[in-house]
Amino acid sequence: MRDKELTRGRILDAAEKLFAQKGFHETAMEEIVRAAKVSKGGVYFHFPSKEALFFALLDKLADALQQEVQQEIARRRGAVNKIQGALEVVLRTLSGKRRLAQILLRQGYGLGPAFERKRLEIYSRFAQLIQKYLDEAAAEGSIPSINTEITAYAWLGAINELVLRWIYTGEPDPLTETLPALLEIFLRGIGIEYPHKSRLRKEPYDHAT
Amino acid sequence: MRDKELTRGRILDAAEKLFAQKGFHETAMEEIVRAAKVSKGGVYFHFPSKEALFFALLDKLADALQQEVQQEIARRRGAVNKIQGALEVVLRTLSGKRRLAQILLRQGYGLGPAFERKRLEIYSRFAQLIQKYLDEAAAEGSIPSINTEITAYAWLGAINELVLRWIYTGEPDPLTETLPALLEIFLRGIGIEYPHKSRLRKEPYDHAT
Amino acid sequence: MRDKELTRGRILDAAEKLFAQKGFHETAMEEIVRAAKVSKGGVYFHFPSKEALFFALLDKLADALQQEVQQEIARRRGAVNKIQGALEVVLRTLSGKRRLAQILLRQGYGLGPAFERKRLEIYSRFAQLIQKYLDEAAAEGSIPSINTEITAYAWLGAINELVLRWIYTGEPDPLTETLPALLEIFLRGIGIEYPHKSRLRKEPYDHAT
Amino acid sequence: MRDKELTRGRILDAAEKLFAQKGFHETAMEEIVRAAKVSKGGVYFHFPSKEALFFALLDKLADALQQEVQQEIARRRGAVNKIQGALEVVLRTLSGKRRLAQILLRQGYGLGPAFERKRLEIYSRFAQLIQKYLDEAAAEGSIPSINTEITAYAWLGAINELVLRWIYTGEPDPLTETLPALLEIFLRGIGIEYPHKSRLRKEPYDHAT
DNA sequence: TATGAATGAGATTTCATTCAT
DNA sequence: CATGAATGAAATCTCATTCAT
Repeated sequence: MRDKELTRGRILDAAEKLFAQKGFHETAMEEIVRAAKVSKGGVYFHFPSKEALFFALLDKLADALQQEVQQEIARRRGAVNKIQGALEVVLRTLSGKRRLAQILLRQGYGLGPAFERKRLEIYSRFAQLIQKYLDEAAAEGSIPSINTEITAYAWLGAINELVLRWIYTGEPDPLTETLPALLEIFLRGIGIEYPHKSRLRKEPYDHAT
Repeated sequence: MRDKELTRGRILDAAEKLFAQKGFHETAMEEIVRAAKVSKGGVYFHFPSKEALFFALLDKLADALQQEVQQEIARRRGAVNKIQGALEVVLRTLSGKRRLAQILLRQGYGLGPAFERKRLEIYSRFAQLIQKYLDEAAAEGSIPSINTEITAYAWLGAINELVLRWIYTGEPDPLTETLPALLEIFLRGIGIEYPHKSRLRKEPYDHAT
Repeated sequence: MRDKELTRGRILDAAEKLFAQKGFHETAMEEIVRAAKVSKGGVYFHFPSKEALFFALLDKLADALQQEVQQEIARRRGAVNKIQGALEVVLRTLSGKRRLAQILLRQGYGLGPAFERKRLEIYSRFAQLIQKYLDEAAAEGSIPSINTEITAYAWLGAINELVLRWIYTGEPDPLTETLPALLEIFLRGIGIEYPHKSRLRKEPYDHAT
Repeated sequence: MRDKELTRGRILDAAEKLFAQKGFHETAMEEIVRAAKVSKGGVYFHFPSKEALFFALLDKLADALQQEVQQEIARRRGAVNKIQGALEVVLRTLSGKRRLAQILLRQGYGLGPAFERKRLEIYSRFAQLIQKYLDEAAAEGSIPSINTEITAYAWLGAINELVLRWIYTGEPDPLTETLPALLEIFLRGIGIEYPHKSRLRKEPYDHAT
């Protein structure tokens, strides 16, 4: 039982590294087997197929990111503040774990219907997270009434693109440098003037109403 | 000499259809050969490899879209107006040519480093187009001074994600329905109230009313 | 684990037969696969490429011949006697194993640089064997001091050509009929009268009698 | 007519260069076409197939070599002297025209029955040349009665092997350094003591009988 | 004569998956 | 649970040759 989990972990680690480096199709099971120091049969004992292994990895990584984001959100008060925190966490985490970014953002596009469903599912999770807080903010009156679904996906896409760019070009370095500009666009986009240097408030904004 | 250009065109057409339908790896050269009614050698005479064929196709489609966008931009006056026109054209065109969208946006992500470089290159072209007009608008004073590069990529990413979503889920139908919401976010994000001048919220979010 | 060595052997056997019959390029991997009753992947599991398979076969055959020659040499006493034994064994063995001859002598000439390097390597092994005994004989004083390296290669070439001729024309039948004439030329070439001690011509050709 | 010959010559030259460098199978018609600055159809107008082109080249080169050898032979008097001259010419010529050597000696082994027939034919021509003078010498009594056919092929093979070795290893440099040792073995092999430094005679040996 | 686009059979190689041990 | 030899379908690519222009 213990060993089983260890082997499984080694396989996932090897797969993470290789898929991130070379993509799904360019990575052969043989390589994962070698890197994980497991036998072919071993991998197939833990994962019924290469695709299943990939999906398991995707889930694992998405879960980890989502959990970090939710923890940060829980720590903050006020919808907009939560949004800002979430964005910070996402960029900081992806910035620190390039491989995570590579797999979560790059993979699963042109790989066939099953992959696309998976990607859709994962992105939906995050989009709904965003949308939920946008809806809350709208309900509070903190922001004007907007199409929060489209906004959520637009934000996701914007982050995606900028992180992707960072992965390839290494710019900006560090990735978190995009944070102020991105926040500015995002928040102003939903009708909130982004606080400038001088007046960054630590306190949540939603208390006194 | 049979008609070289004609054959080349037939191959590109077949490739466009098949790559859009099934993706790069899922499409066998054999199928393209069959669909284009060319011999295998014929395809390899025109394109040295499957990858090269794919890239040529990508370029062709990107060129076509870019040209349409630029024509629209040329027709309009004023930076903001041009931006609006460009966005309209992109959404309208992708909406009408689902295959174009599928190939330009979906393919070339998880297909390995070479593909990603290509995608990056193409997206850069569009990003620079956007950035140029944003910079002009900023110079005109139509918009506040912002990080136009990040904004350009953010917009591109947002469009990408929404079109992708439309490709998968078919929503919203038609795709152009996203236009008002997207424009609103985009323009407001750069400090332009859209579309109603009256509702501009000047106050920051922390007004404590 | 099925029996690895057994499969490898079957592949080498099939390859030997086919390469000997039809040559390297004329033999398709498909045919070897069929003849060896192995799957295509099976062959590639054991040999990374067709070329590698061919080289492995060459080594195997050369090793076998070299071993036979060395055993015969070990059995005999006296440098000249050893040389005679070696020549006999080579001709007798090649005569009996036409396939061995075909592969060892015929293949690997016009097949490109890599093949020729391999052939050179194998021939060097045999040349060194010959040279070693020639040097010994010279040290013993059994033969005059000559360029033993050139002699060794000359002998190898002579044998090569005669065996090649035999392979093509079937003459002389049996191949071993060349033995006396060849020995005569070889030994006389290094100053040893063969086989009749009486007829040694000491005088140079310019005696002017 | 004039142009025809010119084109044909350009093709043969290009083929000579490429076949010598890379071998028959590794050289594509495409490359010859490029190197000769002719069209594909042009090559096929002059030579019905790749094989035919190769054979034509072989013949051309063999003829040239044979002619040089025969001229030298005609210049000399006395069978043994002629032999020495022939050997000198062959080594000198091949030494100067490495490509000629590469094609004439290396090619046409493992390339299938048709190629082997051709090689056999060419080698026969030279073997018969040698044999003829050996027979004459034997008839004259200059050499003991030996198997002149086997001797001729043995010599051919010896030369072949040494030139081949020179082609790959570059040793000995120049190739003609092998001449004395080779002559010594050859002549002694047929019962003629090879003249040492001191008493090299310029005059033919056969006058005074 | 010459051109070069097109042919198409066929070659080598890959690789996810299976299964006897 | 694990191993790794073996499978075999399928993929990409090559290249001598042809033939409409």
